[in-house]
Amino acid sequence: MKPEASPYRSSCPLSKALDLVGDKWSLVIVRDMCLGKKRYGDFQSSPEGIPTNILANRLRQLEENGIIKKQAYQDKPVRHEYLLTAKGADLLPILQQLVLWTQKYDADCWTPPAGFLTAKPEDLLVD
Amino acid sequence: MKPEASPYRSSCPLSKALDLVGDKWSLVIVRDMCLGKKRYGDFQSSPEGIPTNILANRLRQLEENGIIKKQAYQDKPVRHEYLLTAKGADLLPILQQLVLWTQKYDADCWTPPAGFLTAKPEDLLVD
DNA sequence: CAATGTCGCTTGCTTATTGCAAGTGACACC
DNA sequence: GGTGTCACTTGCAATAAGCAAGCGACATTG
Repeated sequence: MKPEASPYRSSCPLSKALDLVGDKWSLVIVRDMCLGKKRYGDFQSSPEGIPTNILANRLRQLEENGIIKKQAYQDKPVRHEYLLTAKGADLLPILQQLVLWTQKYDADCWTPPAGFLTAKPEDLLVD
Repeated sequence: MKPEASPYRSSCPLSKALDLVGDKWSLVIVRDMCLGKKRYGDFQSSPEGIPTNILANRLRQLEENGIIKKQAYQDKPVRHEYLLTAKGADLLPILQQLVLWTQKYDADCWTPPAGFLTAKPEDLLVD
């Protein structure tokens, strides 16, 4: 058998991270989840206006990569909510650094909700 | 006159950061520059194997966004090297967090060069 | 109880971006 | 003059993004 081709460009920890969340939408979804959003419609209504097919695709990928988990919150019809795993919650420091960076170099941006910059990953877990 | 359409999806500091560096290659180039690489060929020879047209494109974008600057290091023929600006150097904490995140959840990745995780943005500036 | 509405997607199609390979211009070297 | 290097550019096929419309499972309304 031939060895399965790695989906990663290299084993550099930076490039591996970017292979998982290095696109324009994944971290926007994670941001929303850090802010307490859970449902498909919540993510759709964010100001960036993510296209619905891309949202569905990213939720699938994030779940495959262990960053979020999907669980039913009702039957009939079955509906799901999306929650951060520990791995997903640990993306928070990255989001915080990205926010700090933009704030330093671009005055024309919103101030994040109170507590966002001081929150810790464990605060995001429901347990 | 109609107001110029913003290139940003929103004024959220996170999404604005991703509008600039939210792709699979930009931060790989910044990583290389943090490691002392300066020239076109240096970036091409990184293990991820960036396609040459994308490299040229990203260097142009990074320069337009004030993250790197291009300066000649010789005439005849004119050749340039690429250096981080203060804004680019300040991406270092983001890279470090991305590295820490991968290291925490993926044992199968390289260890960054000594000092990478403890470096500070100001260490990267030549002046 | 048919009609309308909501939620969470999927499908089809167009456009934009990526990736690969080959080519080019300005030189240096032999 | 021929070959090589460096830093790109160009052409083209493959992949991904973005837009609009559709759809299935119900709840609600008249």
